[in-house]
Amino acid sequence: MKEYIAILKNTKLFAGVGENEIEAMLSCLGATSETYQKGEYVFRAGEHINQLTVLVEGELHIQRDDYWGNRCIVSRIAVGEMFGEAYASPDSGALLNDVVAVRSSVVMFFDIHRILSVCPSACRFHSLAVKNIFYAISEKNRKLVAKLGHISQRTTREKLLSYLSDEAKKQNSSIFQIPFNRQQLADFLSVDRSAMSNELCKMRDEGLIEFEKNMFKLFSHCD
Amino acid sequence: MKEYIAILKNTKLFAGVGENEIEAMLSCLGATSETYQKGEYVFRAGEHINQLTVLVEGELHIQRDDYWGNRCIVSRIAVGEMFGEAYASPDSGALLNDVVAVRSSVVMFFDIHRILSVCPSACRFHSLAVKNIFYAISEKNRKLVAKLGHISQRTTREKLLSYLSDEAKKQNSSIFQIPFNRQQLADFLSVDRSAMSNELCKMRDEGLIEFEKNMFKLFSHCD
DNA sequence: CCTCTTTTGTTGCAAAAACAACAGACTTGT
DNA sequence: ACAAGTCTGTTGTTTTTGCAACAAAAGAGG
Repeated sequence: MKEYIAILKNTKLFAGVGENEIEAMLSCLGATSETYQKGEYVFRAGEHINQLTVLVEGELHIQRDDYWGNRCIVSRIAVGEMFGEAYASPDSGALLNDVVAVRSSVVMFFDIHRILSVCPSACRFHSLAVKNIFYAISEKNRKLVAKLGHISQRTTREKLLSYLSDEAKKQNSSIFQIPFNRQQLADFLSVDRSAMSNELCKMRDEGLIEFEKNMFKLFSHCD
Repeated sequence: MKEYIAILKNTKLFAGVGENEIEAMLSCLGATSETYQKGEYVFRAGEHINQLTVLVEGELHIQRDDYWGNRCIVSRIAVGEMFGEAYASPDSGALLNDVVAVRSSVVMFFDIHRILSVCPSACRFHSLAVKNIFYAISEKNRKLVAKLGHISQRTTREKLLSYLSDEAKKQNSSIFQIPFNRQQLADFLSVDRSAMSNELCKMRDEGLIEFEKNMFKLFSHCD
């Protein structure tokens, strides 16, 4: 587990905590770790969890398949990100989505109650950790709202433009990579892949965008 | 401001805190209050805020109008609920949505930094408040994910069924009221009102549901 | 009680999306 | 290098949506 301390140091959860201090916290917080192969489930919709979870290697998707097999990718978890924290509250119900490894991944689990319940003065980092968790979940909240902004657009084109311009803004460049292939992007925006592919090509023909694989370029006259 | 202490007592933020203790906390947390008439904006998209906010009277909508005038109601704030807490982090950007009074409302503002930054031992309720905020934001997170589940359905009918069955489950009855009129429901599900109205009536004709104004009844053969 | 406004349901039409099926390009593993 | 599998774009058909316009019903206010 110690091999991941360098990674944990750069996570939102441990922001402001030194490496040697993290090592001390690991046992204090009851940390464990687990490895998942591509396609394996970390959690499944319907489960009840009471752990705080951090991805230290690989990539995860928070997603859900409905009766008809339509997949919806709610969000993507990159190395250093937390997940499941919204279900750490005592009265949170069952998990609404699956958590799946997109590729070989390593996950660390922390006992949320130890973080929240232990007297804050017992370990000087408890209060820092709580604040960090608050910031992290706030950020996730804003991400969800942003995504809601994308998929509440009426047409596929509007959804794409909303997502792509947001991504360009985040990466601070009109040329940028997206972390999805076409099927995943369609699942993320909850539209049909072929219709989306069609729309992308139309937009390219109209000179709005250019793309090659996961690399996109936006032209300024996109409104 | 003291007239709202009885209400604050039942909010998520002050869960577990007695009335007399709340009064002491109000000044400790730098609380202020403000009244808004129907249609007035509490916050506007683009603003930067650093306050925690609680609705103590009335009703608010978190919403956004796009270039074409399509409105999207992201969520609804009822008395006792917090809002804006996701933008209390130091590096949170501008507000993505407007916050509007649906009817005459009273809002209380708390300085988030006083809650998070003050030494937890200074006031025995700081750590409780932090935990409460964490739980509240977690719940909002789950709400957002649930809403995402509704609007990521492909057809209007699926969106309606997803929303209505969720509402029935929450209210624990197949007969229930929804907190929206038709236009608001359409804005919430981001679909066209007339198309939605059409679909509702078709579903009624098919014996899936019954409704009158805001009262809905779901029949069990809804899958 | 009447008028004005808001809300809800209804219809027809044009635009868009979902779906299915397929072909070519690209990967991967052997 | 070859075969199997995956990813992406393309096309045609069917279904659904968005939009506009209107009518009936319900509410608000004088």
